[in-house]
Amino acid sequence: MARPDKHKKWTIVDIADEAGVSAKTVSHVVNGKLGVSEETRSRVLRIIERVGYHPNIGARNLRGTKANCIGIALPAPLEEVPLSEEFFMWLFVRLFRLFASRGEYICFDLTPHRAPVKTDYARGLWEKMYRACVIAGPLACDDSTVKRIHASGEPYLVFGRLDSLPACSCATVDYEQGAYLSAKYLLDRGHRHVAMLKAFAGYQPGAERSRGYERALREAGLEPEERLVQSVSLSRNNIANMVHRLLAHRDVTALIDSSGMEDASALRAGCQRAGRALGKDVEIVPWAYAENGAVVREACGQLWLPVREAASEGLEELAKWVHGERREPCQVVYPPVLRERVPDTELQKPNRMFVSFD
Amino acid sequence: MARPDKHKKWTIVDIADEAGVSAKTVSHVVNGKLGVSEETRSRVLRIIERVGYHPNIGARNLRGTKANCIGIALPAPLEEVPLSEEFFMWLFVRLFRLFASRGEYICFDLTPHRAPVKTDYARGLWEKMYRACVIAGPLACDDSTVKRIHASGEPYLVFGRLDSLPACSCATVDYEQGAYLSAKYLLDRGHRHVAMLKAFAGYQPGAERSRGYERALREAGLEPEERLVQSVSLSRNNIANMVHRLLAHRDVTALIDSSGMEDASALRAGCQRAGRALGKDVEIVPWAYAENGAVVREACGQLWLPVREAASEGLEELAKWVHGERREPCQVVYPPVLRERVPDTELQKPNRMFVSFD
DNA sequence: CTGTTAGCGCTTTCAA
DNA sequence: TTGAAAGCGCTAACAG
Repeated sequence: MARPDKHKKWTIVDIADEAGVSAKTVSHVVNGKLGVSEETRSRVLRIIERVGYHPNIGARNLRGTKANCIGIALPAPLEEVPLSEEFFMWLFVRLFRLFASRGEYICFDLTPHRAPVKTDYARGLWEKMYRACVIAGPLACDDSTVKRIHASGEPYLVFGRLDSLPACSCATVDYEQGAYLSAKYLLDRGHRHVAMLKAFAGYQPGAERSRGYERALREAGLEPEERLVQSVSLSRNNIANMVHRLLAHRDVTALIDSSGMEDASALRAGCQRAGRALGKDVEIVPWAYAENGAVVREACGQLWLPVREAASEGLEELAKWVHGERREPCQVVYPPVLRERVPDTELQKPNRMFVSFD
Repeated sequence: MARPDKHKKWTIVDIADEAGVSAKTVSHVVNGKLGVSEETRSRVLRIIERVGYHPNIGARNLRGTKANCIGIALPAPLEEVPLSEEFFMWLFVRLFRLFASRGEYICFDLTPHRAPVKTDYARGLWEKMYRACVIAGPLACDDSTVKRIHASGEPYLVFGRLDSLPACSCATVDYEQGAYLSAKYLLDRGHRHVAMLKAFAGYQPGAERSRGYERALREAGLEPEERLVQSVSLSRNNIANMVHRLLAHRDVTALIDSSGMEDASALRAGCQRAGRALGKDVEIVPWAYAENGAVVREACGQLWLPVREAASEGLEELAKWVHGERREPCQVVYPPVLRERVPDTELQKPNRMFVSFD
């Protein structure tokens, strides 16, 4: 009688021989399909357990069944868009709940890497490694990969939109609306020169910020000025520098912090260098990724981007798509929420989305 | 001439036909092998790029080449051993450096999940999904999976040891020595009744703690007392409770905190409830995962477990094994370091390994 | 330098 | 309820 054999590689045929049935029967047992007598099933299972048989996943996928692996793609390198540990773990836990508990692998890919053939962040989909793909992070404005994913018909979800692909399966926040609300709020308070710290230049969320900001200004009868919008990277030093530069214009009396950094110290440092007093001669509306995440106490208002909330809903829709309960891309776009001065008692430690380089 | 075709599935044979060469040639081009003329190579690559061809990874693996995927297994469920976000990200970054930059996928699996066939945390190895496997987290004392992994000859690395498998490929810290050093240090300071908060009951690191503690006591001519060792879970409340219970014994004048929680508030709460003053009528040696991670200021000494350091070296060895530069399991065991009262100026924010449930 | 061919282990028709 | 056999896309052995 065969023991758990370290040397023999057991295939489905070996199991079938051992059990005196055909490979098909074993296949059906392994995949929990009907049409096998209870007696045969238990006999086969006993052998499988005894010899420690597992189906070769490559062969299984090859033959046509969908892969059982959910891929996570990072369209922007981590050095450029440093997703925070908190967000990563948050994502992890959700993926585990929705997919891994069904036996699906969760797979990460780093792009780009060296290879004879050029590839992209959806490699796992093209190689039939993934059954579905979550694209975590902002898309570059000129991204073309997501279009090919969309056209492939495979389930996917992007944590962001793309102007050039309106049908994109997405779960995100309306950054344009966020910028619009922030600017309008400050304009309504009487400011005429509202500056903006703008993150994600070259990426879709950056473009959305610009659009929303300009729309609010035009509605107020003002012409957007280039000097009032500063692109920033996700770095404390850079933000302090850019705040300094923006506030060097003495006519600037209000600032939107859409840097995404949620970092009070960098903002304060920049103000101080410019000889300004935050909350006194400069009003500020910072953006936050948690409902009452305390960015700056001196803020006259705060914009909450319910990114996790949108992502959470989007992932659930993706799970339905993957598991056959829906057939179409999903579009989850949450509106941001502007709150006037949050009472100190309600302020919470920010649950950051990104980390700083420095 | 064919365009990037959304409908046609391109196989290696299609590419070969299109290029007027054989499949083998295409295969060699795709895999960067020698023996293809520059002209043929570029012609093939041009077609590949044009139609967006990618090799089917299942078929590739099936044919014998090793999978290009590194698996991360969590032998204990996250709800039981809550690895911290910091450690997770730390691991992530290292895996990316060592593997993903070579084009290897990083794959996570949750265990157990429902399936007709019972499986274990090394499923990805048995299914030939993984090329190698990192086992992140402590092993249960009765773990048998790792033995089968070891016997399979596939590269693997455990962040911990197993008494019953001395040859286990591991990267860890000598917890037994840690407990020994901690207990001896306190005994040498004159204490006769040294209590210990012990984490990971049922897991190898828990067993190691007990052994080291008992060895120190016996060396000092004392018999270990059961009432002086308390198993704790990774929960603040539980730790506070257990400290309270241990210090209720009025003869206990010293405490080893090998809970792994690095949580001063829980320790203080427990002391307070027992009517003791930490650092005055109770001396404490807490365990820390960062060299000068401040666990409790009142500590008379501190034990540093260089877990990340060991893991880092182990992962490098694993990478060598995977990439053919070594053939054997590796055994990286770092000794813990006991430091007497760390000057306040050197104390750092702890870089926690685990998070709390509560 | 290149072509032909035999499987890898599985699922899935088509038959019984 | 079960078996036999085809074939998924690829790589490697063998041939030229």
